[in-house]
Amino acid sequence: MIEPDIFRALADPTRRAVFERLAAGEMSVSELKAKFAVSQPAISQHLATLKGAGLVSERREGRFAYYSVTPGGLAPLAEWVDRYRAFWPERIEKLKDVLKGMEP
Amino acid sequence: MIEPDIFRALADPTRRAVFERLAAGEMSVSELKAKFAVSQPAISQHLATLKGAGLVSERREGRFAYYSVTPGGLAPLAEWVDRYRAFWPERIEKLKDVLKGMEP
DNA sequence: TCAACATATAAGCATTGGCTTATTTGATTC
DNA sequence: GAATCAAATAAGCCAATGCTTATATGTTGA
Repeated sequence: MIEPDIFRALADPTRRAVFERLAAGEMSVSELKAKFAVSQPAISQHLATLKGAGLVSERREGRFAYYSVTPGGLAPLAEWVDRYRAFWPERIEKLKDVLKGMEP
Repeated sequence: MIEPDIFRALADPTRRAVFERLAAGEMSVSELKAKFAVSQPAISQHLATLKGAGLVSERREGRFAYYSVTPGGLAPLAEWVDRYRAFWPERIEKLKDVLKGMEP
């Protein structure tokens, strides 16, 4: 079961911020490190955790490691949330509108 | 900002299970305690955390305290997730179907 | 081949967090 | 009004966690 790992992985603010950064586009460890006030090992450790939760993927190129958001990695979390959407019906309407806006 | 609290609150498996139980309906602390293998204080502590994150509400009646899922409490989390839905377009289709099924 | 570089891993430390037992607070009942 | 009960709070313990510095691994280019 991977779901618990997802919650845990996103619970830490720094790690969640790393994920959010990667959502803007693929990035190497050092580029990523430049954006945060923690050491390179700390970044690598966060990336390992996110990767273990299936949230990011690694693409290795020589001595560089490029990380990016794994497509669908958040799906288990989204499904969990959906299970409890019943508890805010008014939101569903809003979401429906958003989706409607996506159609051609 | 309440969002970080939500992630943290749901990260612990026991606490998340408490929330899921409450989703099935309002429950007193002792009823809740009966469902888990932890002490009454542990339950109270989890409830306090969930409440602090805006996920559950308390209704006091005499010496009993009834807890239930706060409507809309998960909305910030849902919104966060929605922000990254772009990363699995195929899921959106599935979700649209679910919502479609909800219409009369 | 060796020096510089990018990243990962190891080890240690301080803090947080979830649990327990003990106690307190407050409401009910005899 | 004393005993009982539901729940909250206090205090302390231990494991987990996020960070650091130091070191290892592997790649590139002079």
